[in-house]
Amino acid sequence: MANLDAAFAAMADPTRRAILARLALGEATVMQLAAPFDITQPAVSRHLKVLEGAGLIVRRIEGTKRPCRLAPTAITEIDQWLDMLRSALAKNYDRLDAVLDGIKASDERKQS
Amino acid sequence: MANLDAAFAAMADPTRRAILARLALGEATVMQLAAPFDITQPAVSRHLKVLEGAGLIVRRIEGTKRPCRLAPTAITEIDQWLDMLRSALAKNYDRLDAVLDGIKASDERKQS
DNA sequence: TTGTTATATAACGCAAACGTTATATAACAT
DNA sequence: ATGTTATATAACGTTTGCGTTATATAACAA
Repeated sequence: MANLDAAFAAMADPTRRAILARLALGEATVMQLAAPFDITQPAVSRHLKVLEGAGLIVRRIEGTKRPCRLAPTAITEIDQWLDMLRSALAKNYDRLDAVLDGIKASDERKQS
Repeated sequence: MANLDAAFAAMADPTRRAILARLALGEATVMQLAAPFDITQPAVSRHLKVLEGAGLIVRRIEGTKRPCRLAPTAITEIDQWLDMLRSALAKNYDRLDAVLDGIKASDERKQS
């Protein structure tokens, strides 16, 4: 899963996460995305390239503007990966529950 | 959310994801984790440090061994963040559905 | 005690990431 | 045509990340 490398790496940067958060509100152009940040336009352009490369956003061409929006596919892939960890953790919790149930049961035996 | 930086960055490395996958099967020592990989033990130790720093794993001390396992809270923070994107994308799909419904409705009107 | 096993840390090199400034391109307005 | 706006790309420096080897620590076994 080579693309998970790109997807997670893309999300690791706080500026890029902020860009994604902004795009969660709806489509935006490069300039609109750049405005809140204290970095230059080329820097934002490169962040967008990274996000696009990771499959997290898509862009269309509209005259001289390149409006961006969230792409669904990358997050799906991330979710699939995380599902493995989720189920493993759930299993551990189940085991812990079983242990606690055992303790509880033995306590009850002592009580009675 | 400074820790999201660490969490996503930790997951961005394929070796570290493989380690997490291995730990999903259950606790393992450093040597056990290192075995499948073609990298040295110090390299694995540092990957583990990164994973621990990101809150993705925990370690206990058992004699000279340091068995690792998945941290229970690990992915909750990540999930919370992703929820924002998920809901944004869901909203977009809803909008798309609405558009398609509109087209369908207008088609039906034409048909009749 | 002495050697071995399990792990961590230090020191170093190289490649990748992120920022900057300067410049290119291409659409739009005049 | 000419200037302006929106964006991309190139070139460069600095920081960070991942690997290595060499060495430290600390438990265990003899």
